[in-house]
Amino acid sequence: MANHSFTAPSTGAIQLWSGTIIPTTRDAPTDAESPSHILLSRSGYVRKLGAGIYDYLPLATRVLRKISQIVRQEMDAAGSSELLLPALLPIELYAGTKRDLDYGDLLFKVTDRKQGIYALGPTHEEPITELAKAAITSYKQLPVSLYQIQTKFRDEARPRSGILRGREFIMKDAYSFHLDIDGPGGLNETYDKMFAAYTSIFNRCGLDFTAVEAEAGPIGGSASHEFMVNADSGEDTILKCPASNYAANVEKCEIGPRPAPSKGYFAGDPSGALDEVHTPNCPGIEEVAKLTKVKPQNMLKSVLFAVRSSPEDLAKSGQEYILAVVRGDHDVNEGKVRQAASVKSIELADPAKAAALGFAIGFISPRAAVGKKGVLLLVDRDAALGYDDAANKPRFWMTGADKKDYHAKHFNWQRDLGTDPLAATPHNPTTHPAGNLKATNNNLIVADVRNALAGDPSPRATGSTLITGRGIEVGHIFKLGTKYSDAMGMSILDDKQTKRSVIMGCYGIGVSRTMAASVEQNHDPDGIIWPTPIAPYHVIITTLSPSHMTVARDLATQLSTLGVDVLIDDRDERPGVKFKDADLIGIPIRLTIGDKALAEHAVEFKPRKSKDKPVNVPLTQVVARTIETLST
RNA sequence: CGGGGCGUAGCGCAGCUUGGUAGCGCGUCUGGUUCGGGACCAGAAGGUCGGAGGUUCAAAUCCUCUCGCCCCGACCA
Repeated sequence: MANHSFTAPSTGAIQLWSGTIIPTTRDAPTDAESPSHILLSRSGYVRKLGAGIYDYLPLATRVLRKISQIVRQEMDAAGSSELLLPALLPIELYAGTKRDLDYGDLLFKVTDRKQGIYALGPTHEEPITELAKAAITSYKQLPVSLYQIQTKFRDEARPRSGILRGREFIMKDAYSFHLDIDGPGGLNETYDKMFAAYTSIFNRCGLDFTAVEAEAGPIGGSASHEFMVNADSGEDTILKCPASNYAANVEKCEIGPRPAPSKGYFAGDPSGALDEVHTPNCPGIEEVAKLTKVKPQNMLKSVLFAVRSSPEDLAKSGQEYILAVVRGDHDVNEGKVRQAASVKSIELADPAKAAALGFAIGFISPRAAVGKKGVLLLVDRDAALGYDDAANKPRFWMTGADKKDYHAKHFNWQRDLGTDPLAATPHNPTTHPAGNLKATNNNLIVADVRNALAGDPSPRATGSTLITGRGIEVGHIFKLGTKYSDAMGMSILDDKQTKRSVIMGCYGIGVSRTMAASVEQNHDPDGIIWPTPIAPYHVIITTLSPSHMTVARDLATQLSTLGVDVLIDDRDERPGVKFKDADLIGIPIRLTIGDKALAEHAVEFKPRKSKDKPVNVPLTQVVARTIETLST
């Protein structure tokens, strides 16, 4: 009889192992390196079909469905409605945004029989905007938020780490449309709701994660957050302040106020005469360090960027190149360079063009910027020193000699940079240690332009220092602004009958990546350990003899009625094989039915994550015990 | 795209240097003995050696081209 009640209790699944395919293996394919790839392959969840292309077998499909259901519930609760857009997109759709070019080879393209070119959607800003243009005709319909869960395609240069970075993957993407940024119905309101929804999604998935600030969008402020599953094997480095809630990725992480040098920036006597050293074939800091035995922290790293700007911008700023200088053991942060220089877009300078201007790439010193029009010298605080306060003596620097295959020792900012542009620099800027220092002729700026490191001062809590961790990005929320609506002509009349560009936000979750990230975070040498909410089954009943099937079925039925998903290992295998496989596939609770326990009218009870020996639980209590354990 | 490496049975690998009728372990199938942490014995099935061309009496092996795959880097939500 069909149950027409809207409140029908959900019934758990009962699956016989013998009735599905769970091809576990002792050895993982040679390709597999990361824990998630090895374990998901060995335990029969996924199988590789091509580079970055995977079959999702029944167990994986159940996990993906569970993650998707949690995502759906939270997205729905946040007021977003689900739709489904095509994955196959006519290339003409990108005419307005030029993203087919920006994406470049990352965009999968296919040709139809009429030689028409199509893209396989990597994300769906264009089609959703196209749809919204047609469907949203009045400001009274705003705000609105839409999402879908769908297979996405990216022609990755190098797919890797199994499911973590495939060419085909499952993603939830959501888009919101607004008339305003602030206030009721504004972008910020939805963004905050999405932040809360994401927090609750990953909490409900049972994952340990960190929400980090990411590269700011066109609107500025903290316009973007990434949700990172904490895992040592993660590809991304994140920085956290233990004293405040601040967390950010390397690209974004600010550095708190660093103590200003006692004598002022650049000030200090030379540590010796400027000596040239022959350093053949040593363009990099490490090679030079090896050859000369000078530590990287005593070197200056000079990186030349070309400013990508329109002719109008160029006329205004006059900047064509930026020479960024950081300590040899530090890394230049492009975003910070852009920000400090107040330019929108930069790229590493073309070596040939740079050489024509007199920059010997690999052997550049700050002196190379002196006297050159249109070149901004941008020096990191830790590099702009003339005196070593800790050692109480002049600061020793090694730098390039501005000619191929030579470096120079005893570089001194005041002596060797000359009066231009240094003379125009305030020498005692200690009053604003966090602000940027700008030379009056605009040719030199001292600022924070390097990547943050563990141990750097926190930007949010005085006295606290940053710590680092590794993470896997599983979610990203972003304030898009009017980028797509402008490019595709989506505007709308407001209540004052003024034409307004629609403001958008976009919000993504890597569903298949979340599955893999969970394995990266939760496994042991025996196999996967699923968090209960996303486990393919909650309970595995391991029978040690065919005669135990009656008890197994009875238990499974009781559990199923209470909403528990049960897998019964009914195979005619030796116990050892069954135990190994149960551990491998990572079901949260194993109930073993064997003669020993059965003699006491009991079954063995063992949570997967527990290191303890299994305990006997009476048949009459085991259901309650299971529910209790699953609920905590 | 640069550098390195690998394609031999479902999975893991040997054989290639020095050409001569393709092998091992795991898994699978049959029979038997076993049965609480990946059992044992006996037997069996399963491979156009990634593909194409070339050299040779003879090619998994040597040569050329090609396709696929992995790792490091560049790039990347």
